[in-house]
Amino acid sequence: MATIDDVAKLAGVSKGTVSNVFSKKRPIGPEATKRVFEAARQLGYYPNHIARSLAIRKTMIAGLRMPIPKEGMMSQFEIQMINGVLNECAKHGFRVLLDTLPEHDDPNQFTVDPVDGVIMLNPRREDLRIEMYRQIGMPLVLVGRPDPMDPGVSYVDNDNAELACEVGRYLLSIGHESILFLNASSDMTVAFDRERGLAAALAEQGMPLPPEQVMNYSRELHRSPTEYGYRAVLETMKSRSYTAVVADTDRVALGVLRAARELGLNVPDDLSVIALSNDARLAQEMTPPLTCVELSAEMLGAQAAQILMEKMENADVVRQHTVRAKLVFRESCKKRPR
Amino acid sequence: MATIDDVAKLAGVSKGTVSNVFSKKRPIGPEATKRVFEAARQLGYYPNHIARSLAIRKTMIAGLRMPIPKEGMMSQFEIQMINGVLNECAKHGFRVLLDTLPEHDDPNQFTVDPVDGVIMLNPRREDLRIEMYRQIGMPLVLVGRPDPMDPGVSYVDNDNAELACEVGRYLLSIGHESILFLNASSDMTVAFDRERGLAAALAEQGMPLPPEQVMNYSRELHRSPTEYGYRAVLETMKSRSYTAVVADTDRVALGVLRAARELGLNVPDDLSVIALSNDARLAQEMTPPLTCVELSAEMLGAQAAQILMEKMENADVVRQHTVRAKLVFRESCKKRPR
DNA sequence: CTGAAAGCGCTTACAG
DNA sequence: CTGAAAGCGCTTACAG
Repeated sequence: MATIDDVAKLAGVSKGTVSNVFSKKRPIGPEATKRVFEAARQLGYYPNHIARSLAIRKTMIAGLRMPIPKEGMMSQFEIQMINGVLNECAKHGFRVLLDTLPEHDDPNQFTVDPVDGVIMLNPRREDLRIEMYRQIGMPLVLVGRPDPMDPGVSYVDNDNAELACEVGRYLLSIGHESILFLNASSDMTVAFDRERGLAAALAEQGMPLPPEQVMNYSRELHRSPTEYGYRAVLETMKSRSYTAVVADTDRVALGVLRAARELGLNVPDDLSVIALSNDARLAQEMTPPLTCVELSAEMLGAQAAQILMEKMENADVVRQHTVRAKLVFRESCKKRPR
Repeated sequence: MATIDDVAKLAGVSKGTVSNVFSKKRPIGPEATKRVFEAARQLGYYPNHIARSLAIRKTMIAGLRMPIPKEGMMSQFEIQMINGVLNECAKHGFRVLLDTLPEHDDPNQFTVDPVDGVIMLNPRREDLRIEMYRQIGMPLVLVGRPDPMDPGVSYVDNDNAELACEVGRYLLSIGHESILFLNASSDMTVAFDRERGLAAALAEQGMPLPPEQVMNYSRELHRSPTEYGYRAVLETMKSRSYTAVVADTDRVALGVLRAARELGLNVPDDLSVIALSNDARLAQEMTPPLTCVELSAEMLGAQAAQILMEKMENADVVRQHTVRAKLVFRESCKKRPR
């Protein structure tokens, strides 16, 4: 691979001159410019982005850390999210380094990536990575709020407590009082917020949300989100009978629907089901079409990217945006006769 | 930002030692190791990926060059494609640099990206970039065949001529002889191959494919693929009447359907429509559900990534894979009464 | 097991 | 307008 040295030699100029011909950072005479381009053409020389990045400490690349399912497709949420990030970054001339590798927060494994800033999905509780990015001065924007809250870190998020609360109110308003909540994994801050929100809705009616009405997904226990929904309903419905279930995602709801069928329960007549995410495709294809919550993933992604661009200009800015979620009524929930 | 020098100084060792503690390339005594980790922790030091890449000439990143629509969502094809690439790369510990920036083939703009190899979508005719990658010795795999064909470049692709031929045969078999083909942009090799394929099917029955029956998408002329399908049908149906239209994509077909409605044409009774791509969501939601061709984008992406991994091991390997496309029958095509 | 030094391929004050 | 040289933060023979 030809380097800047080879070109300089062949063109009879210094490396500095070659550098400036390509970067146009300072003017180079037409004679020299021509000789440089000609030499570069002859040698098949193209500037090395890595060497350049090391020297100028800038890559024009944004990092996107987001685990995706090993097998099977990304969810609609993930896709929309990526789309939002990609579009916003492209507008600013940025490319995106997609890091879907399993997360490690072993500090001795952490490395300073070839990016000018990073967007990180689903921070965990006490996520060590946040502190590491701070230490190296890497601009960071979370999708999902930090936990514990930190006035110094930027993020965009739905108001998960509020969203779950609305769902709770809705279910209560149509007569459901015994609700099973198939929540996300307990180490996710969304799980915590949503449980709190649902509890709040019940509290408004003077009702508790007992622990046995809330389950958490667990990668060890459940083979897949769908399996989680399926097993959870099958098992809990033995001992106790609920009239409504709030599923973490459409996929979980898919399992719930299957279990209901096996138990001879009609949805929505015997059981109302609602999901806290909206995979338009999945939700519409289900029988019945699933009532759920639109999280506006594309907006989340776009806003995260936009904030990141701001932070790269000025490291001091901190933005904490909330994107409003809204209920999408389809046919899986129904008023319960008293 | 703390560097390896700072750590070395604080730990009282040489940079080489620090380097080896982190990379484990050669054994370092337990004493020194402890001091190094402790110093690193104190300083908030994390190895710099860029500097490392420059030194070892390896990034563990794969480049994916793929233009995506500025506004609006990626198509199902693009999403599946990315998903395939991402999963396969992750398996090998690679991350992916998504380059969706507009393509330039000005050689003076080209740069050697921080990647160990690249997957490039939709190569153009005489695509200069192919030659540039060759010159710098960067492993390259195309999605879509090179044009002109080149026994030295690796690619995965559908057999577009074959696929269009099958579509042609199918349409002929159900009685359609006057077919309008809304092809892709004429500078894409797929457009060429597909036109050839459709012509071949007609030729089998001794029929020609006259130029006026084939149109090409053009970014300048058409505001969007859907608009393209809409205008094309509206305009051509004035002078000549076809009984079937082959649309480049589901989106184009969407426009065709709209135009047909406005012209008072019933699909499929008066007009059969088929698309050369399968966005499951779109296609199923259309009225009527669209008959189309499944290109297996995820497989294309996964295979491209796999071949790239091979090439990075051994630069000499060349693979040219064909992924079989297949017809998906829905309800937009119908036998034409003679 | 460890260190000193050259090297990866660029950029950029500094001097002319 | 151009060059010589130090520097970006790592790695890796070479020598001990």
